[in-house]
Parts: sequence; structure tokens; C-alpha cells
Amino acid sequence: MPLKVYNSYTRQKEVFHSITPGHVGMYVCGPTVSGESHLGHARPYITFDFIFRYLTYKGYKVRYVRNITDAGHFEEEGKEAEDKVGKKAILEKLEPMELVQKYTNLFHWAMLQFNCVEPSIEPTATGHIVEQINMIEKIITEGYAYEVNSSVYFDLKKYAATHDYGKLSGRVMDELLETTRELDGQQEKRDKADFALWKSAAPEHIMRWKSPWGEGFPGWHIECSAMATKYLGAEFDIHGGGMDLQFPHHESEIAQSTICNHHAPAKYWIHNNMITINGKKMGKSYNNVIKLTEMFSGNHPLLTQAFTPMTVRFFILQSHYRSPVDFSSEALQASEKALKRLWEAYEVLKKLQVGTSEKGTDVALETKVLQWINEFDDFMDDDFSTAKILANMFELAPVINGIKDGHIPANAITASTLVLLQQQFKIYLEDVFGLTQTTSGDDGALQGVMQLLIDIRKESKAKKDYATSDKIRNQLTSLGIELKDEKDGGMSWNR
RNA sequence: GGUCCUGUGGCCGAGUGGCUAGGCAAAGCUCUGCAAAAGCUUCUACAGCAGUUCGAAUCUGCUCGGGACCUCCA
Repeated sequence: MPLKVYNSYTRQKEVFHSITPGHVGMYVCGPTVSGESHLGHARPYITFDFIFRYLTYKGYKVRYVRNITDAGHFEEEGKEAEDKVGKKAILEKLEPMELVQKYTNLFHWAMLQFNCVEPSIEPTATGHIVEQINMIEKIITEGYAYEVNSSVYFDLKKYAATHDYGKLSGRVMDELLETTRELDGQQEKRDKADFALWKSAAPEHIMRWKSPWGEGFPGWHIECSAMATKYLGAEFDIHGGGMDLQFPHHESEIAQSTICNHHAPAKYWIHNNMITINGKKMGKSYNNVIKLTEMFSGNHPLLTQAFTPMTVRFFILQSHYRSPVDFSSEALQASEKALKRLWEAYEVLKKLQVGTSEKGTDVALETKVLQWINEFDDFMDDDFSTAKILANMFELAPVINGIKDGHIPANAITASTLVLLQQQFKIYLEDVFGLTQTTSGDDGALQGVMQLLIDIRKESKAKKDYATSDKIRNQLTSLGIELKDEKDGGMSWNR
């Protein structure tokens, strides 16, 4: 079954054919590092992480480019830094690159927590001013941009006359021309809908670069076009990002790149849906932003507890990436427990021994198990249906636990099926979904201490000295270590 | 106001016209010194109304509700 992806540009699922066989170029809009990453940011990066991982698993060599937007309009802690910065404020606190560094570091830290694979290239906007200027010059040469008062604007009306502007976002040009809004430089544009490619910098503007049109800074959309073109070429396979970027960001990217490169930039546009809180998109105006640091610490009024990065990752995997997902502490708690159950089943599965006898196979069970396993690839090929794969894994969990407990005979499924089951769980849980063990039990000394406690407890249990055995278990529980008596008389623990 | 999406059992969520996704919670049972875990069982829903169809959560229309985008936005 071939991989099918939903292409936002054509609004349908399409069979995925990479431009260069065996290779995939993927560009994903990265963060603006003017603030701390919040829960909403987690979704696109986790989504495109499992897409990247899956394409890699399918055998593609993927070049994954994700930019860092470190130029433009900056704020800190809700205060508009740039507009009101007098010289005093500049001296007192803000070196823009300090902010950029701080939030870039925080972003990288969060991505590490989520176990996201690092992109192949992570270019910064400020590192590509030259490329952006070159691109703007080309667009001017092509006749689709004009300079006014040291700023350069894209001539949207001219573009729209011969190109399908608005197709990606389902926008109609006439409507756009009617929108009224007060933006800086509005009166100097030929048309209200025209967007800036280069803006002349006011004297107090901190971040500024020399250009053929005077000192200024790049517009909001040109960086992605310039960097995508540089690292992935005029046409590449996948362009991704959040749905809210479709307009105007991605629409403008298409326009810029099409004029500059005489080719539409991306073959497939993939957009993830939003995370909402109580049905509302996360946003400063709603006062419902949960930063990732707050998420992991539980330090937020909307949170009843801390949630691990893996719980958040699992929570996102449980719904389809194109569906909106509503956040609540309750929903996260459910995910936390579900992940724990699934991961424990996986740990059990890893230790299951292949049976020696091929007799006694439960054909009905064997058939079902094989079907559930084989569907993993089918579901993923069907526009990355991660939720369905997890559902199948939960169907398989009782089988795995049943074999371990002895409810199901060890030879009920064939050895080859068991091996396949082990392989597929490993591939999907770890390699594709990027989940990792959240418990840390690899400490050698702790292992030894635990073994000692388990031995003591076994002895006291054998003597029916339950006071001692309960004391050990209760003390460990209060330390956050869970001790379980196994059916076979053994004991296992985790935390 | 315009464009688009959406409304699934107590909660979260998957759903390609027919074959009760799954998870969490809850209840009962089994196992167990007691727990925990695990296993088994129960809970069969698709906003409302009308239509198409042998058959609709799934298609169409209307009504009501929710959301996104139209402005920086993941």
C-alpha cells in the first residue's frame, strides 16, 4: 500500500511520490524565538517529527529543514519591546540576540524533552539576510515588487491576475482587497493586500541590515522562501506547519517562490490542526497559554499536576494530526495512564520467550494478531493515522499480558508471529512514534538496592511476616517506587 | 460580515454507507496474605429535523451549537 498524504493545496489525499526517488525534502516553519514555547507549539513539531521518522523508516533519505525566526518583531513577556524602546530601554535591557539565544535554547531543550529528532538543517533568518535580499531583487526584476520610501512590497494584484493566489487558504482575492486594517506603511502600498518584502527601519529599530533600498529588515514571509529555496531547491516535496499559517504566510511564500523560481515551491502542503483549551485556541488574548516549562512542572492554574513530555507526546499521537484536539488536565491524565499501561505491556513483550513447540497454535488468535500488526503500516500510510495504530496496540496488550500471566498458552501464537510482534512494537513505539521510557531504572546502585529489598521482602513473605513485607512496599510507594508481586512469585518494580 | 472546519457514550478521542475503534472513569468477577498490576465481563453513542438509500455517525438540505482563518500567530 503506497503512502497517501492529505495535501492542503488540493484538499485531498494523494499518493506520495517524491520528486527524487528515495529522497524527500521537507520544510517546516519553525518557531519565532521571541518568547517561550507553549503547548500549542508542541503539536507541529511532534507531528512533523513522526512524519520525518516514518519517512525515514520507509527508506527515504529525508532532508528536514526547520527554520528559526529570529528577525522581525520582538516582544518580551507581553511587553512590546521594539516599538516603544527608547534609547534608554536599549541600554538597560535588550540586546535582541540575547533574547533570541535564550528562547532558542529553551526551544531546543523542549524538543529534546519531546525526543524530537533534530532537523537536518536549522537555518536562522538573520543568517540568511543576503539570500533574502537576493530573492527580493529577483522579484523586483521580474516585475512583481516595487520600492516605496526604502521599503519593498509584493504586487499582489499583478500576481493574482495571472496566478491562483488564495488557493491554499481558500481565499478570494476580491475580499482581500476589501479588508481594511491599519498597519504601518499602509498608505504607501499600491494596494492594501500587498505584503512587505523589505521594510525600512525607523531610527529606533534595533535589528537592521543594509540593503539596496537602505537600512531595514526583511518582511514576514520572505525568510522561509529564501531558506527553503537555498536548502531544498526551487521545488521540494513537503512543506509543513500549523494550519494558522496557511494565510497569509504560506500563501505569500507560494507567491514569492513562484515568481522567483518560476515554480511552485512545494508538491505537498501538510498542515496540523490546533490544540485548544476548553474549546479555545491558546492565545494571549484568551489568557490560557500553558508554557512547556509549566506543563512539565505542573505549575499552572489549569493544571492539576505535572505532565511528562512523553505523556504530552502520547496525547498528541492519540488523535489525528488534522483534527483539533482539546486539552484538559483530565484528558492528559487519561493519556498518562494509557501510556503507562501500553509501555508496561511493551516491556513484557520484550521479555517474552519464543515458544519451542509449533503445536497448539490458536489459529483465530494468530490471525487476529497478524492482522493487527499488519495494519500498522496500512494505517500510517493512510495519512499518518497514529491513533488507529495505538488502538491496535491496545488490542494486543491483553494478548501480551495474557501470555505472560499464562491465561493464554505460550504456543498460542507462532514463534514467527511473536518475533514480528516484538519488532513492530519496537519500530512503531520507539522509532516512529518516538516514545521513550519515562521511568529511570538504569541506575546500577539503585538496581542493587532494589534487589536487596526484594530479597528481604520475599523472605519475610515466606515467613508470613507481612508487617515487614508491607513496610517495604509502603515505604517504596511513598518514595514513588511501585512494587508488584508477580504471579510466579517474583517481584517487579518501576517508578 | 466573508471563507472554511466541526458537533460521537460520564470524559478524551478514531471512524473509508452495512462488519459494535481505542483509551480514561465507573461497576462486577478472577487471581492475591493484603494490595497493585493483569485478565474476564458490563456500559452499544453519534446535536436536532427532514431527505437520498434495501441500509446513514458516514451522503444532501435546513435549524441550532462550537471553532479556525480573514492581523503576528504552531
